[in-house]
Amino acid sequence: MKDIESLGLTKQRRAVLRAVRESDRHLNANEVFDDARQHLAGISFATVYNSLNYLKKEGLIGEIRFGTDAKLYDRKLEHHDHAICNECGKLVDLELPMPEGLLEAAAERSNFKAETIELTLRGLCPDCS
Amino acid sequence: MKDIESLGLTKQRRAVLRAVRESDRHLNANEVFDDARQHLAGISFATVYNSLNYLKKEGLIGEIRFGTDAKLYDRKLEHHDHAICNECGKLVDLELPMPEGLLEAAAERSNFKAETIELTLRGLCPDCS
DNA sequence: ATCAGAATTAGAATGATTCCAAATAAACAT
DNA sequence: ATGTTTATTTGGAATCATTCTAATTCTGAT
Repeated sequence: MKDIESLGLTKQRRAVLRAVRESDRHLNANEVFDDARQHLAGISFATVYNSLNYLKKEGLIGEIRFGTDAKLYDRKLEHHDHAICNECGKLVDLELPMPEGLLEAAAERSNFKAETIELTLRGLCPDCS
Repeated sequence: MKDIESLGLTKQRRAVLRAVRESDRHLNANEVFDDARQHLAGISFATVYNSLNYLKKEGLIGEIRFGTDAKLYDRKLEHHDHAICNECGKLVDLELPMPEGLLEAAAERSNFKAETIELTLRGLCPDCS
């Protein structure tokens, strides 16, 4: 991940980054587009996608993909887990302590070189239960 | 989940179920279609999708969705976890002991009514590392 | 046989995302 | 400053997975 200053972000990319950063929810590409448009009227859909991919590559935003068909973008970069509602599809962030030895156990059984382990709780959100 | 016998599966649905059951990999809808065609020449794409959704609803097959854009279907129904390769996208099943109290901790922090918790290891598969 | 409801079919439609080729803008050397 | 390369943006077309639709076929009960 590079220093944000050194990237010399274009105004389009700044508008996209701002949209993701200023939301406390997870946004999909369409929502990012709508928000970015309010600050930069002419920005195109293709550029929003390009920018999201670019910002993800540079480590400035996070990308999540489950539960729904569309990818969601997240201002949070640190490791965190998620809970998904089986009824309405709502996705919320979750801070969980990583159980001791879990990463190692998973790596060993899969023969994968582990990078991260994610936990996803599936159930019913407060509204749906 | 109903008794499989009592469902009176149509030959199309049996062909789809067979395709999923006889593979030791996770198949996407396209692969299921190809396989089902070999046993039931005229089956249509729409029916494969309908059948996959039906079989999933009845609890005869499992559905997973991450890492790639397409859903994957799985003969395994019992709870299990996954490992995904960050390089090539390969997805493998993983049996992990569920750490004591994790489900409860996650439910408590999210205020969700917990049903299941899934663990996903991300890293490099043996071929890519 | 007849009717109703369920399942299947082919193809059109949708939605998310990527690709493409042309237009702009920025960066860089002369 | 001027021309040249390089990166970025743009709009629209293309793609891919999936769902919808409307017509047809099958099944099973009367």
